Amino acid sequence: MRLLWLGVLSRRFQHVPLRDTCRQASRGAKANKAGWEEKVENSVKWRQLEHKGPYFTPAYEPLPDGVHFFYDGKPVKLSVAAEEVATLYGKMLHLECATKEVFQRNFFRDWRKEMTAEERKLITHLDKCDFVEIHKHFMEKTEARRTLPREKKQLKEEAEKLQQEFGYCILDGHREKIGNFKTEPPGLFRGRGDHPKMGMLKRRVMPEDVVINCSRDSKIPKPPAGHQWKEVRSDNTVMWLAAWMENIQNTFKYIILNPSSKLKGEMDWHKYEVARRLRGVVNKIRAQYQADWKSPEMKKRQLAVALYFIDKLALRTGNEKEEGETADTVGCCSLRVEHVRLHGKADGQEHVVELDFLGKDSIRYNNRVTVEKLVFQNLQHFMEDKDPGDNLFDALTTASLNKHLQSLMEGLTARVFRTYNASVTLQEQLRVLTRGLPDYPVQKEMVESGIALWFLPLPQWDIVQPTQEAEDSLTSKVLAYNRANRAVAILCNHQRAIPKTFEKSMQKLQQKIETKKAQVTEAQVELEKLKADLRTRGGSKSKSFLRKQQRLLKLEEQLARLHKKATDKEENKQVALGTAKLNYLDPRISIAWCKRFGVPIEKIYHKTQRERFAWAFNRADKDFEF
DNA sequence: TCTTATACTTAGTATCGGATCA
DNA sequence: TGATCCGATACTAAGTATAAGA
Repeated sequence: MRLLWLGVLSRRFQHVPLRDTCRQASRGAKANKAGWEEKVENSVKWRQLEHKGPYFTPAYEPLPDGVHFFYDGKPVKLSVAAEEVATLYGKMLHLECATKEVFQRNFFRDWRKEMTAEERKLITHLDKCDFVEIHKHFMEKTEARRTLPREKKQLKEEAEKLQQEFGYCILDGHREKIGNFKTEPPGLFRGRGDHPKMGMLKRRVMPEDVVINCSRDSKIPKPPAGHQWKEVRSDNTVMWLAAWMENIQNTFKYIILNPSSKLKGEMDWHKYEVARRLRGVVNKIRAQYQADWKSPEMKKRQLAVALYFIDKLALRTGNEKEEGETADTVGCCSLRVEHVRLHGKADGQEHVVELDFLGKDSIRYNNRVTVEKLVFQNLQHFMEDKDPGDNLFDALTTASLNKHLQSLMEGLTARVFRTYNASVTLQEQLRVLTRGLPDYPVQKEMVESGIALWFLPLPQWDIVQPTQEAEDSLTSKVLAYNRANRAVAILCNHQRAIPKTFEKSMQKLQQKIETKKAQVTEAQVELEKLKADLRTRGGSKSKSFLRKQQRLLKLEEQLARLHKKATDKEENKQVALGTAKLNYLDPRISIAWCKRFGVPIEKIYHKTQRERFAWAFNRADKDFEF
């Protein structure tokens, strides 16, 4: 045992990459000679790390007696391995991806590899397979989990137990939450868009696949009984706790910390600080790339136009991808001629560029923008004598682009522009959209909402219900915030599928509006009658008159609120706000805005978001400027 | 200089679960 | 009180960036 550990420990300190332990070991030694010790010292992420290792999904549990797989109309008892893969498919019958031909072909090919020779001989056509009973069985199981109180409670308790046992680690003396403490269970790969590998079998991760990263002097996690880790190492320059290679694309999967952790928070903070530094030099950079549009060097001009797109349109960099391995998607540097259309004149504007391509996650980017004449002419030139499938920026790579950016500002890369422009847009939009709204002090609002800001050591407030006026003003402010957030989401092209229930719920809301309108009209008529009465009878306003008047006011306010809700819903149906909020918007902008306008932070960030942005709360007063 | 490996951020969707409604 | 709705969360795919090797 001692010998074994000596072996493990000696390997652990060589900074050995995961893919090829032996080959890379010499690489590590070489790096050591070249001052690796020093490098490690400079890029330390932690001093102490202790955890229990990942949780592994339990082994497959065969189908109960009454549930069958059918082939060609007859029930067939499959071997355990083949049955497990069949259930993976059966569970997905209701999903759109399972109807795609590529998915089915890949699944069937990988499934057959798991079959016995006999099964392979029998099961030759997917269209003769019937998974309906399997599907029904799992749907019923899910339904039971969702609805039966006893099952629900049991599952919740089990999940909590797992969370407590595997979900935390000790990092530099602090107990930190782990983001994903479970290895991914086996499943059928669900690539997005037209992914050539969709439906392939993602195999079960075994302890023998997993590399553990923890402190040398910590309690080393124990592998499940009868198993061994692939390797145990102690690399404090990385932040992952465990890693393994998945079999579909041969890439690594990592067990990492939750975003609420101090380490993640610090990295997030650093990201926004780099983006803030860009503010100081962005004008200079813009002036330079504009000057470079006239450069005699093709490479320089391509770089200048690409950077202009990245800056103006918030395009992603667009790294090169291996053909046939993933869906055909592009970013700025990988744009092809077929993705660009030039219109000398369109929509009453000159020099219009139309971009139409599939970006990350195969989300379509389709935009028409007016550009400067020089950009337009350059694009014409870049497209000359090229086929539709040729690269637009053929003299440019993401590496050369980033190298250029590094020379302009330390730490500057293409994606910093996205962060910078997103955060600046939020700040400016908030300024424009909240202008003119009634303002009232933070303390009062906090008392009225009955919610103390969690991050301040506040005394217990007496809970007072917000007044109608305060509520309305708050509704308007939150709507304004969502609009600012939406402006960024649109800039970054963050889309979502229109919710399946959208039409139905919108109809309901419209119906509510109609009903409310009718109530308003009715109240108006009643009040008019009373007014007429008052005019003929004279005298002072009766109690009943005042009541009716107040009721009308209340109904009108309710109607206005419903209208706002409908507007917000409609504007939001295809836009995903969360991505920008979590990844691009410096939380200090939102916090400062909340403080300035007396909006309880809970209206903007829910619990987990507040935990994620804990680092920002004491770093932003109401005057914070990005 | 190009390619590959690695590790991290960014992303959309299915499902969960609490709030609201009938 | 059960059904429905909708925001929050879990999950994991798909990007970016860069160090190091060929």
